[in-house]
Amino acid sequence: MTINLKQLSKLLKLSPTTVSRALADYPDVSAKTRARVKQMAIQHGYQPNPVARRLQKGKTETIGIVITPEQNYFSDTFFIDLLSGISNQITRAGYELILGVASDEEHEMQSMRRMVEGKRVDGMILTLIREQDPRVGYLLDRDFPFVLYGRTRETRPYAFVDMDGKQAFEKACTYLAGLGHRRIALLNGEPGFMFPVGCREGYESGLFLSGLELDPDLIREWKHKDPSQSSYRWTLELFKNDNPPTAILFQTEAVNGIFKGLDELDLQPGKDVALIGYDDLEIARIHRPSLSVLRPQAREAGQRVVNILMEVIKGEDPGKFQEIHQVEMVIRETSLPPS
Amino acid sequence: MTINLKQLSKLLKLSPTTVSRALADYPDVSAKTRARVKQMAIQHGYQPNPVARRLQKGKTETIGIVITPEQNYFSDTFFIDLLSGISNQITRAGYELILGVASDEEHEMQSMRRMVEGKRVDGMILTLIREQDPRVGYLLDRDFPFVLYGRTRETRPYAFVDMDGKQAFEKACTYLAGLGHRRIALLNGEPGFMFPVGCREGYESGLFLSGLELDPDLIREWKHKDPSQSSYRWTLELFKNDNPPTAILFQTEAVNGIFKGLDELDLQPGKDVALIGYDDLEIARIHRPSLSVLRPQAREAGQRVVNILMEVIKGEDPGKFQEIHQVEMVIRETSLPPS
DNA sequence: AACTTTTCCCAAAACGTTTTGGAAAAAGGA
DNA sequence: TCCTTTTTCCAAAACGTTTTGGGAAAAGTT
Repeated sequence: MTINLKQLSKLLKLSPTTVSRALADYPDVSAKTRARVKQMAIQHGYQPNPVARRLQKGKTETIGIVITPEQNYFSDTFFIDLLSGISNQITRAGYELILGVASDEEHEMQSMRRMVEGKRVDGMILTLIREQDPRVGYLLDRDFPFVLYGRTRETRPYAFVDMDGKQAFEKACTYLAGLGHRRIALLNGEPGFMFPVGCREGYESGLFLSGLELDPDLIREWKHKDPSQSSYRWTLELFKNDNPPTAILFQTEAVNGIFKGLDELDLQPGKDVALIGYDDLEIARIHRPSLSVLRPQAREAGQRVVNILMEVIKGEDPGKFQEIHQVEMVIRETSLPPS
Repeated sequence: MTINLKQLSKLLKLSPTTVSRALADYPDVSAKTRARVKQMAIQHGYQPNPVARRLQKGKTETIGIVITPEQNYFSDTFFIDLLSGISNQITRAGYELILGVASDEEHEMQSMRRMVEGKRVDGMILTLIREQDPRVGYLLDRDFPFVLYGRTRETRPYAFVDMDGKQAFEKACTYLAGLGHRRIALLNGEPGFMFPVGCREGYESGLFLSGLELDPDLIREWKHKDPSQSSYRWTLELFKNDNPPTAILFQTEAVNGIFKGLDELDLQPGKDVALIGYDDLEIARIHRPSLSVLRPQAREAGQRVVNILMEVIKGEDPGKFQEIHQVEMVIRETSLPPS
């Protein structure tokens, strides 16, 4: 069915060497034969066997990623967008993306070790990074190429692409304060992970810049396991406060519970309480009133992660690649001044 | 860092042949040397280079899958559970799972062709099957091993694992009828895909078995693009009917819109209207009242898909592997008799 | 003791590429 | 014309396995 290099070279009455070099655009093959070779290659649908090429080149041309269902990653389009950017860029480079699905932290590590120690990949992509993340130390220890989507607490230099959650929440906070809001609540991401740290910093910084006091009663960390219920309950509790908030910042994933809670309290989202979510999920656009959000560019970030990983694999210093991406704010219908 | 076969064999003062065969448990190496070889291999953490093995064996030891974000696949745990079953079983077989992410049908095909024609995989797994699915014809035409999760309209024999949506909806329908419901509505999956066909059949069959009339006004096909809104609107419309339903069957993904609609109509889910969803998503368990559901076993199905694919790759007749899995019904709080 | 069978091991080939290190032919320079 | 440089090609090696096809030594058989 499919032709290989030797057969193709026989057809052309050339050596396999020359054919291989012609296809790879080496200068030591004449323009004429190069053209002839390429034409014949296309005609017979020749594609070099990737396995053979990998063996010779000493590379797997493969990137690994491990995902965990527990982390409820797939709640909406955000992660699939990231994955889409990663996958497309990897394909463009002629590489492969291999996927591990781990049920918990232990299997996550195990799956990664199999890829790394089993020489199955040239580099790893890590997502949903924890504050203390053993994966990073593991990879640094054996000097294995990797790029984080996110950051962690680690002193040695490593490559990462992260969203500027701090700047995003600061922006949202000062925006709301600018509209006249004085009581702004925060429902933050799950503790243990790194990204809520930046959100919190941005929130505090935003309050400070706007001359507002920080009230611990208005802050809650969200336990991911039980999304709608806990954000729902928290919303109800929030308004038992003597001095309730007029605005809420939160992870968009929690939106259902918040809407439900507000509904129960007979508060109109947008009108009685301003809302800004982090992540532009589908529901944010669809809901009436539509939800104002902070929108990280997942696909672009995924592409950057891959491009950087390719550089690191080539031997570039990972410390050179530390990118923090801006997050844009999308004002829709839920970010009005207080009534 | 890592040792290879030649080095290991030198250490053992044996030929590479013998070491290789010892590790593969060939009978023509004595028990004593086999033990010695294995011990040394473990001691030095030897693992055969998978790329070299693949070249020699003429297999990629790799399975491909292509997912598409448009299809909103990742709305909850169902697909990730399926993927988890697939991934774990593939790992157990020592194989790799490579992932393509395609933005639409065209790229989906393109991504698959790259895997197949580029000799990057030994077999393909297909999910979210359409009624007319060009991928199936493509793979059948070139006799390439594959397994469907789902079914399609195709006369040639092929391997598949599918959920018995028909039986599931029939069961749900007769159950509701047994409780005394006489007006049962159906919000079915997106047209064009194969799985809603079975759901519809089961629904109709369930009505028939219970001696109920089919009323087209109670049936709607759900456009996936705009989930909460359209199911919300449909719910409102449904109860404008002179003779409104007392029960609804639907895809659990649409639950938010339905709850919202019922809430607006001052109808209590479970009490005033019985509800049974297809797929046991997290929200079904968490919601109060908790949602009765039909629960397909995604992880088990994923494992079966892989096991079958391995057989097909070995050369077994795909037509032998056509599995339809039962779907269990989980009765929670939303399936009471009519009030 | 001589022959046969079994046990245990190995050298060489093969998988399909790319890279290395020339070498022959053509072109340029004196 | 003779020497040097450039152009164009290729044979052989290499990547790290597994498989093939023996072959020598040990164990059985007569």
